Amino acid sequence: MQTPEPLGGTRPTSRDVARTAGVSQATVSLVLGEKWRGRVSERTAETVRAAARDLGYRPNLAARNLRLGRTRTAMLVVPALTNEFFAHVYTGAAVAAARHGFGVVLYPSPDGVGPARDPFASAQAALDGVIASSMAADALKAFRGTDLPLVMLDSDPSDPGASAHLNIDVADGMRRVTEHLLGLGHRRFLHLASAVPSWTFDVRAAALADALRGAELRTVRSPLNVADAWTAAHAALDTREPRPTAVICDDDILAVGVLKVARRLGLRVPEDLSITGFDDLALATAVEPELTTVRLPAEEFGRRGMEALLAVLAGEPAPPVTLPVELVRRGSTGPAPAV
Amino acid sequence: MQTPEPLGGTRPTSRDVARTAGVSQATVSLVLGEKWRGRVSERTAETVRAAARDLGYRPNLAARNLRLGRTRTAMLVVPALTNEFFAHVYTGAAVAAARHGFGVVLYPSPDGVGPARDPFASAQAALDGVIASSMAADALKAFRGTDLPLVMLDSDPSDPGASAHLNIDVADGMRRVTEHLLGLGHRRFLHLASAVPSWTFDVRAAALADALRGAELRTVRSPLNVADAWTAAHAALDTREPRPTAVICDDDILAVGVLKVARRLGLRVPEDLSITGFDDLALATAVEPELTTVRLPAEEFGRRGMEALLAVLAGEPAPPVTLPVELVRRGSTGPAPAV
DNA sequence: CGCGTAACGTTATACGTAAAACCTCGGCCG
DNA sequence: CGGCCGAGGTTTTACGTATAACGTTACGCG
Repeated sequence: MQTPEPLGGTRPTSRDVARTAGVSQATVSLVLGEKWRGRVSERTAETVRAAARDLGYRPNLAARNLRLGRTRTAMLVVPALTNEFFAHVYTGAAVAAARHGFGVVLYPSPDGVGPARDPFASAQAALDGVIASSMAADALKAFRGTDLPLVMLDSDPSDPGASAHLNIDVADGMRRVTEHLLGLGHRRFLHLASAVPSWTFDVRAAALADALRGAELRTVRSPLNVADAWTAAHAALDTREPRPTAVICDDDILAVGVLKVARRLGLRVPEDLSITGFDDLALATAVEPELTTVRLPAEEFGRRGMEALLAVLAGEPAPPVTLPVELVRRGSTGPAPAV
Repeated sequence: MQTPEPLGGTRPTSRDVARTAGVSQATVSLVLGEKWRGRVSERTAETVRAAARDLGYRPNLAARNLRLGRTRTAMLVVPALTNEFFAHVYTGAAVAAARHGFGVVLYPSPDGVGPARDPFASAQAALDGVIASSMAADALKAFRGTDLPLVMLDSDPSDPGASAHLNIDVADGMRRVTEHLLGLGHRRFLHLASAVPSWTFDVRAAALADALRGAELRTVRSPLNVADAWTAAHAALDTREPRPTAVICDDDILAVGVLKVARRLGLRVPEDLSITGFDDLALATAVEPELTTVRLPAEEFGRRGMEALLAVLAGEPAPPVTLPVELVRRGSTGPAPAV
């Protein structure tokens, strides 16, 4: 009434709130920052809050970030959200972040689509830290030289470049898969491996080779998409040599590719061929038969990654962690055919 | 050598660059802002660039945002990234954004998980605008009262609350589906509709009812996940009354649920039952038979949404747009059984 | 009475950047 | 020869916030 409120496009600032509340800007900051215990009377505080409410005041985040020198924002670097696994990782990270008043931004299109030459230029948000999957190795180079705290997912724990390490026990996953298949009588295996270079896939291959000593094992590499998996699997299975009786895939997506190939070749699953995957995506239960797979705790992965980053930012220690996996037995595996 | 460079955790500022280059801070800003045509000599410019490179200078985004009053950041509000459709929407938006030096942040967990009471508090990045799916209606309320530019996806074009509207021609999709199925001889239909309230689903239902005048149509609503779809479809199909011969689903996820139910009930697809979906997700080609579905241009949806927002921000007009769809015929539809 | 001190605020400052306004010095033209 | 102009910078200011440092009462207490 007496004070002409700022109209139009200009948003009210803390100074505007101060003016209408009849106090200084500092007091507004104190009250709204919940830092006023014993510094401001309850009466004044209420006046300030009312004024802020009336004006529809929203603190300017850019100004706050500048003042505080931190942004409460973390960047998540993953290959692609269209891979359901990473969508879950993101969700876990975002929820954990929100619980602590943090936000999560994604590395701009690390899967090669689009320019994103300078990650800092595209993601305009300044960052407090980074959580990165080792599957996005090229994107990671952008953060070398930065002194940002870096939590590595699925990366060699002995790598000293990271502030913290978080892994999933995929070696154990491979051991359980082989144990399961060996118990069913299988002796000739095909490993359909990911062509994406990453520590986690190296570990899987090594664990598999180790667990399958004495059995027959071939390996084929393929990108993580159905079409390429199809081609790779087709080449490996359509042979006159004694065929593998079980295909172990690094990923459910690959496994579905194999399933389709098997159908095309007239092989029944699991009677003629057993198939296993990794991740336990929605795909795994959509197909028929449903996939036996190693369930990875994707959402927890994201959550713990964020928690590790928060710990680092708080100066607390963040010891390396390895999350357990679970073997989910479904219809795609069965007794080895008696050749 | 003579100037002790700032060491430790402190990042170099434009003033540090100025000092080592022997110029004023303003000059640094001019050169690095590419605004120096005719204002700074090429020799000086090179000196500045060299100094910036040596010091590893990175502009402070928070300061820049504060100064410029904009952040080159948009927020995307969608139900959940774990729905592949929205992962594609995000990708499209992010790529288009990056091309224009923009970043995209996601609304913090609008699917109900986590707190995220105040979207501004969690997403610390200040925003220039919002792109929102009508499927996240509750989250949208947070932006009422804000004068942020708002691009609505899949929302009633007559809604005046938005700065721009972008839709997908799902009515045409429904018409093509029914045309296809009627052509195959089907006369008894079941519509498995989404329980999520959204304009896009209202449009589909209306278009379907309109196209099926004279034929028999039942409707069942279900949340967009496989488990619930399973239950809903089971109840609708396990009946002694004359069974529908075709199930039209609002979504591939629902369609896969129906496919599993059919198998459970001993119905062959498509001999006994035809099934159609919407979206054309990876799921659609993973299952056997592959799904006949209406392909929605998800990535383009995100891209155009971002472009519309950019237009609004530039003060240009952003007329409402409706994107075309495509019917993809696959194995899940076939001639109606002769009852 | 005098002084510490608690209660309640205010004033002043800094964060790092972009850009408007200003300065200086030759050269050129009328 | 005086004034104007443009090239090539510099000085200064503002963005909105958080907080350290600083006042000003009033009151309790030795």
